[in-house]
Amino acid sequence: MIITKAGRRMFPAMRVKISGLDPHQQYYIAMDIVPVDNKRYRYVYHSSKWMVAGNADSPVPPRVYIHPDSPASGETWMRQVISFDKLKLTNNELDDQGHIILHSMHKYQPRVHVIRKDCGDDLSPIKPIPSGEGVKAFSFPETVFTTVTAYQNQQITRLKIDRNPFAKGFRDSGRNRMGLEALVESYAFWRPSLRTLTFEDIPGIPKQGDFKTLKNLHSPLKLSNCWST
Amino acid sequence: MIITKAGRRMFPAMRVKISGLDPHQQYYIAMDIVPVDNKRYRYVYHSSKWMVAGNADSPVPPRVYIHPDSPASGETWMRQVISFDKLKLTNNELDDQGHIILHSMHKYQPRVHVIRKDCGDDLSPIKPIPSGEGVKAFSFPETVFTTVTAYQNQQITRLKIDRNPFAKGFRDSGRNRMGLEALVESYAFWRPSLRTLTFEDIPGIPKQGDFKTLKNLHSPLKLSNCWST
DNA sequence: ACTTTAGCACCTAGGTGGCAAAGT
DNA sequence: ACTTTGCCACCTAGGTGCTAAAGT
Repeated sequence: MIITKAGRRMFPAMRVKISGLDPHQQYYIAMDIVPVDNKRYRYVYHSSKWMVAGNADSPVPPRVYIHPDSPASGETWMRQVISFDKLKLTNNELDDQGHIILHSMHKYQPRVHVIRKDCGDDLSPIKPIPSGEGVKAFSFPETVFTTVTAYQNQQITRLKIDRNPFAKGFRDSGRNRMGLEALVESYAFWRPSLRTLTFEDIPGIPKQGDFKTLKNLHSPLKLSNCWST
Repeated sequence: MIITKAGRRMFPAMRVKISGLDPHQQYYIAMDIVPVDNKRYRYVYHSSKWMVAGNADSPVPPRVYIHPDSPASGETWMRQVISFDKLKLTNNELDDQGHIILHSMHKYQPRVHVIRKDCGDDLSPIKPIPSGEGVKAFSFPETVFTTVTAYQNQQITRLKIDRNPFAKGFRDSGRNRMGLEALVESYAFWRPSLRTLTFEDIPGIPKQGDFKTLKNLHSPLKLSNCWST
């Protein structure tokens, strides 16, 4: 994921569906993001792999994203897909916007927390999530990601551009078109169709680096991750 | 105020500051809009006045705008200016977006409600606001307005365009400029400066019809209206 | 004759990756 | 040598009054 000083959304956003709550009980739902290991990484271009590049940087202030619909009844939470699309990541350790602070070039995993109202009334974006009975945490292995300040890998860039509506300007039908490749493609029938293969390869690339898969997970637990499209 | 089928914001938005709450008590804050009288109005162009045009239309479903920061502690409410700028008005009696339903060509007045949490837990956009101890209502005479589907009065239109950032495209420096008046104004020094007086008159026009004044009211009560600019 | 609607051009507000420059 | 920053064009999303046409 890209992180910036001003704060950047995750894409795709974490989306989750809950069942098994008490419909009449009030709950907070929150997300935090924890390190996967104690390492710092670098991307090795020639092998297209993330490699360990030393130990993790010193810890950053822990932050919590409280879902903006909180608090709400179990009934309300269960009726909707719960989206974390407004959550923002930053690399600014002095951030005062309540964004989640992460180190660049580290591996992280988001966690979803379901917190019974009476256990969460002192919940705060800048305090760690309480633990104990009445608080449950969920995470999904396929949502592990690596933080960057600029994409390391053209395949990831391509996925972002193809899927994120806000990046439509960079799609092939956008302005890159009529830049260079567009001309090549427009006149492709004039030449051996070799170059286009480069693009047709992309759907099958091994997933790496940034987010790992886009497929649904139907969890046997109470939460299911709606990571899709 | 303009009302439409899809819903239209009020402009300027109602803004309010509260004091005297219990800092540690939780409150909801809500707004509803009630008829000023039982009449329907029409605008008489030659006299520049709203005149009674019969009795009010039959009542519409009552709606409540619950301030999106609700519920929050007294401390939180008192620390900020509370703005109702996301509230929307509609003339669609079958509205299912939770907007406030009003009749066109009627006079209305917004009311602000401060509701102690334990009295407001069954608050709903489509239910009337509960009454009793723990619920207080405030309203400000200068915020009475008349609903329309199209402005009746060039002075009101002008105020809206001048003050609302979203209407910048209609300002004199916008595209009307270079239309007609702009040319006149550009060459004003070529002619007797008679026409410009028409514009200089505007700041002093008697307020009428739509919203009545823009000045601050510093209420002796616990709420003060921040209607300004 | 008066009121309402639907589509429009023109804005605000803010989310994208690209890219050259700066930082380390 | 590698990483980060700041600014940019290009988008999405949605709030304005205008206008011609439709409704009543």
